[in-house]
Parts: sequence; structure tokens; C-alpha cells
Amino acid sequence: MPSHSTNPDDIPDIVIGRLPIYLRALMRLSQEGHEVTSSHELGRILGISSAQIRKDLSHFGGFGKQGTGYQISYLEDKLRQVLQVNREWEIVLVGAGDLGQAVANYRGFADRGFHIACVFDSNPQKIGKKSGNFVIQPMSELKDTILAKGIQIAMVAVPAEYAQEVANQLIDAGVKAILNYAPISINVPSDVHVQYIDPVAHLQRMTYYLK
Amino acid sequence: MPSHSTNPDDIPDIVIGRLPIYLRALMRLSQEGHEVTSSHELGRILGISSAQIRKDLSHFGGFGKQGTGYQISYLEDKLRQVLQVNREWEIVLVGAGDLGQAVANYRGFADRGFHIACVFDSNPQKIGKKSGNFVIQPMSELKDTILAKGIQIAMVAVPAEYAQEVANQLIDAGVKAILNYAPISINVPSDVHVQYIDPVAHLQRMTYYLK
DNA sequence: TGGCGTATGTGATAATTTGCACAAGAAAAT
DNA sequence: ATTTTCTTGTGCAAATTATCACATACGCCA
Repeated sequence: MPSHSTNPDDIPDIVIGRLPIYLRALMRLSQEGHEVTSSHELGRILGISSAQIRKDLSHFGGFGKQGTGYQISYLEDKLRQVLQVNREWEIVLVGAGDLGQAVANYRGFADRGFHIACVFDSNPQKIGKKSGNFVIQPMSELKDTILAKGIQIAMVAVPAEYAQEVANQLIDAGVKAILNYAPISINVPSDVHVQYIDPVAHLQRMTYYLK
Repeated sequence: MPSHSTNPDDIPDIVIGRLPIYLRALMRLSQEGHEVTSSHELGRILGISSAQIRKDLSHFGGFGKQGTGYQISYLEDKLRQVLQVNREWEIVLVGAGDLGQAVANYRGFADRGFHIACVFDSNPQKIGKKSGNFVIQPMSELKDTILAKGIQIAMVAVPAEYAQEVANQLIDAGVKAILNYAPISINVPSDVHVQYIDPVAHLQRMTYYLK
């Protein structure tokens, strides 16, 4: 299989998954007035070993200085570059039920560079109505809108039984990243990324350890 | 004689983390009318290797039958036992802002055995008002209420800057599991479990791979 | 009954991930 | 200038996690 030339990234996904956590901590530190930090301090804050933080960061270059540590604003900037979050991303939201409305109204997205560009629902009674700042559009307009706006990211907040079909439509429209709020696993081609938000799964993971 | 581990301590947490995913898939299958499944079918649905599923399950005993696979209702029941979700759990919710209200109104908790028992907020203007079915209580009543009801699980939906202090109060009241919706890492003693809900972190993890 | 197709559970092995420990660089103090 | 004190980045080893491969068991059917 000589196709490894198209895979320049040998950086483990588990490392990528920690970068947003590091970024979150750095934002907090700079907000609190810190200008410099160290792998030890970050590790203490995050409950991660300092060696792991250093090794993770070293995948992308030497961002720190021996003896002093990391300049927070610089490291923040570098991590944003790596994660490609030093820009705004437009997102399409599918589902305008209770959950979809809550997602649409969540402040945290805009605050961190993710802009909900449009909202879709299949319920004819909802179409045309406003959900927060958005006019809810019918599913028939999904593909054209996504293509016209060049959107690559979607959030799915529909009942579990519709999630796969919605995902199929999104993928057909060219979406490459899906954040799925429906409590169900979905199947996607290997070039499409999926992440799940399932609070109950997290709770169930913790009840295992309770007495 | 099948080796059957009864010591929870030697089962990797990463295995525990997959059990709710398995349970979710099993619920879906039984809802669709299936009565039997196999590690291969589950693996196909979940995008996980069949060997991993078999090995994960084997930590808790032999739940399947050679030649046939797993009886879904039986395996579901066993997983619920392992995760201790074959009962109702009461949860305390702290934070009655936009996010907290959305969490309080989310149907998915009750549907899967998690019952929000009470809601707290520090804002005097909110106290006494109703959030959905709940009367919002002041933080001064937090510890007594938790102790009186014997609650072990909390959800935190307050601004990031208050999350650590709220967690401290929860831990002081005896809470052993925290689901943190605030986009910040919190420090807890080793006998307290924390899980995070941060949709933006998930999005950032995916933008790395976008062109 | 015996043969066939299928699927589990599990030792052995491979791959991945984490942690250790230290050389080397940087700043500050003397 | 030298010493001291930090802290990074990184080979290497350890630990953890995932996969392989197969003996074993079950059900079905002729």
C-alpha cells in the first residue's frame, strides 16, 4: 500500500483531542492576567502529566523556552493555528426542537469562533418561524444552502431515529464534520468526522464507580 | 470455568467508557425489533472492531453464546447491572441561566433513568422562581438538600469562573460525580469523578482535519 | 449422528500511548 | 564568570490498549 504519501499527518488523534483542552486552559490563564506558564502548571491545572503536555506540543514545534516555559499568548496563537480555529467557522444546525433551540441559543459557540449560519427542520409548522435569530428553513433547501455557503460543519439535534438520514443528507451536501447531539452512533465515510454529545453516556460512565 | 472478574479496579476506565455506547446501540436494536446480535454487527454499527467488543464484554463475564451471538435483552440487562443504571439516580443541577434551563428541560435524562431532583442558583432574582418543574433554590441550601436526599451526582451549568467554587461546595456536600458543562477543567479529589460537556472542544478537534 | 457454518472468549502479539530521566538552554543571582 | 535554579524537548522504557487467530461451542439440517 504505497499511499502513505497522502498521509502527512502521523499525529495521533488522541493528541489532537487534547489540544482544545490546552487551549481552554491557556485562555483561562491569560484572562486571569498570566503571561507565562509551564508544562508543570498546565499539568497541575488539567490533571495531566507535564511530560505528556510537552510531548504533545512538541509534535508541532518548539513553542516553549527552556528555563522559562511558554509565553501564553504565543502558545495560544500557535494552537489556534494548528487547530485552524484562528478564523470563523460557519455551522449548519439541523433540528429546531427543544434541543435544537437550546443549541441555537448557546452563547459558547459564537464566543469561540463558531457561527451558526442557518437552521433546518423537517416540521412544516416550524418552517419560516424564528428560532432565536434564525429563520427555520425546510430540509429541501439543505443541500443548496450548504453548497452556496460552502459550509463544512454541521450539528445534528434531531430525534435519534432521524439522525442517520439527516447525516446522509449532510454528507451528500459536502459536510465533513458532524457534531451529533442525538444519542445514537451514525455511520459516515472515512473522510467525514463525527463527534458525539451524549450527557447521559457520561453520567452512565460515572455511575459505574459510585457505591 | 470462565474467568470472571469481580474486582472493578482492574477494569480499564476506557472500557467502562465504551459500555454506555454499547448500551445505546443495544437499545436501538431492540427498539427496531431485533432480538439477537453479534459482536460483528455491533462493531459495524459502532465503527469498532468486533474483537474489542468481545474483549470488553468478557471483562464482566460471558454474556454471549457461541454460534449465535448475544441475546439483546439479556446483554442490555447485564450492562445496566454493570453500570448500575438499572435503577433511578437523582441529580442536583447548579446553574439556572440559559444553559442550566436547557439542561433542566432536556428530556433525555429522565428517559434514561436520571432524575433532576433540585436546581440551585446564586442569583437572588432567580431564587423561588420556577425553572420548568423546579423551584430554584439558593446556594445556601445546597449542602443540606444534598445530604438530606443522599444525592451523589451533580451537573454544573454555571459560568466558567464559578465552576471550581461550585464544585468545591458540591464535593463538600458529598457529591461523588460531576458532569461539568462549564468550559473549564476543575480539580477534584481522587474519589470524585468528573466528566465534561464542551461542544466547542469537539468542534475544535474536528476543524484540525478540515481542509 | 455427523458435518457445516457461525460466533464467542481468550491467550498471544502488535500497536499505541504514557512516563521517565536527563542533556542542554535560559535567566537570575552572586 | 560562575553557579544555581528552572524548564524544555526527547530518546528510551514501561504501561496500556487494540488486534489477531484459533480452540471451542452452539444450532441447524440432512
